Amino acid sequence: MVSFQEFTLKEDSPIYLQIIRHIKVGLVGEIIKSGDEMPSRRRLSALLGVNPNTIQKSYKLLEEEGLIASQVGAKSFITVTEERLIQMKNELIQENVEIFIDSLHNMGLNREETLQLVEELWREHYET
Amino acid sequence: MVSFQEFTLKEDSPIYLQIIRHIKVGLVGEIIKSGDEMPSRRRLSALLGVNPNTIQKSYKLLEEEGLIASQVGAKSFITVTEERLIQMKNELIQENVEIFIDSLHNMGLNREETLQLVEELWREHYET
Amino acid sequence: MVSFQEFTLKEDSPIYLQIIRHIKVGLVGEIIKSGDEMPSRRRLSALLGVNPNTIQKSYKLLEEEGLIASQVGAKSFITVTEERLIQMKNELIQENVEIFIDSLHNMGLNREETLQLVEELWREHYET
Amino acid sequence: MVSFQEFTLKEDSPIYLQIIRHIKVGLVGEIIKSGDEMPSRRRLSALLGVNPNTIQKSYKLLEEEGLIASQVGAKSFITVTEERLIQMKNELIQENVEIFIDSLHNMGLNREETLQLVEELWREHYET
DNA sequence: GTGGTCTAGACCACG
DNA sequence: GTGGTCTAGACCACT
Repeated sequence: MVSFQEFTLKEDSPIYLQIIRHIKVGLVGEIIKSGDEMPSRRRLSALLGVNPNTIQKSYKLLEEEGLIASQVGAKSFITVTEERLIQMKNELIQENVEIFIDSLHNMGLNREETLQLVEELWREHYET
Repeated sequence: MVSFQEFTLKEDSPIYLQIIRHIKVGLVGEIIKSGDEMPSRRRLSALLGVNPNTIQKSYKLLEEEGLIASQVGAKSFITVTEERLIQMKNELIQENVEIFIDSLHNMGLNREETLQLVEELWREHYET
Repeated sequence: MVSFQEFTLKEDSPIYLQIIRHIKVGLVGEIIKSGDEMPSRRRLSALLGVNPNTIQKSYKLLEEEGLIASQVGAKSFITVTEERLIQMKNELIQENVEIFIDSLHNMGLNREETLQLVEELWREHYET
Repeated sequence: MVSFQEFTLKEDSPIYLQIIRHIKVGLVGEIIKSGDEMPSRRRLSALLGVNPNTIQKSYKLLEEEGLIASQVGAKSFITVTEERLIQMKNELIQENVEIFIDSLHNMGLNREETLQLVEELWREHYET
């Protein structure tokens, strides 16, 4: 079952896009795999405290992108090819890093300071 | 005069919030300082190609947050305390670095890979 | 036994309402009479290729309207008063003829053209 | 300006489809013509007592069908070719008459009775 | 004021 | 229980 345990809503971005992003990030990080079961619209709706319709919109778009398969009355499942996965990984990483360095550059940091900040926080978060 | 030279519009976030964010980022990066003059609403509108109403909304919210003050002659000036600046810096770093490394960590990259990517793209964007 | 021989599903109207309507139309046209036996829910479900729950909903509403009564053995029978029948007839004619001539009138047809069209298509559908 | 004066909401059909139908019927009946101005979403919303979003859905579909043209901040106008109009007329009339005679046939009326009913009500409604 | 989008709640048909 | 649709209200960007 695809988990939304570590998912929290941010501001300034539509909820349905945040959900789509969570799935894509999970796929790229191989936490989510092809064949995994998606939570039902209602379940996820209750879990996130978001309207079922918003969830529905995410799922519908994911289906149009070919990342999940749905059938009425049945569960929804992840369906992704290896090829698509690699493509998504490149897209997501590229997008993330560019937005990130752009922000810090605008905040007046230089390359060294940025690298140091990343290293520091990474150790703090994931290596303690 | 507060500059919008390096400002570009993104998607998925309201324009008026992007403008507010640009000011905050500039303040944190000390490119913008207390006392600096804001461009007039109509000037900024023309410069960014954005509707004056949208600009007006940004200025109004910035005023409500106490980050700019309008004076006679319709000129607006930046006004920020040292305390507020530190608070903003923490908020922005939270929003940027932590979300960023969290994303890449979730996508399965380790610290070394992340640092390498940041270094690479930084050089590519800002040192060529 | 109430027949669903000439019943076909249309779009843009809930199935359970179409079923109820079919009963009412049959009653008004005296093809269905008080005392007639309704097919069992599961039989009708199979016959129309419609989910049992949807059939159940129709029967429940028909019961609430007092048009069918369930007896022991799970058999349901039509039960309608002469008064109710006249009322229903008026309702249905209102719904059909008036809306129909109103539509064609609005589309710019006159009486003669309308009558000719009805005659033509009637012959084509039911007399060939 | 396209009028909704004689428009009233019926049941059992989505509101947005009823609105689309009203436009098409008006076009076919030449009450509405190419170049006519549509009421704004808000105006029509208030007039019909329906949510603006529902109106928006109708307008969007009409635009996708090429029957109206919209621009942000500007009015919406009818745009229809003579060819499209003739096609629509045939579709609408065919659809109307078939549903109508089907209903009355199911109500047990024969051709003569149906024609008589149409004639009677037509005279009553439009020739008195 | 205009059109467009996002989120929300209720309902429908299905297994 | 499942997925899908319709209606509703608030918000955004633009003239």
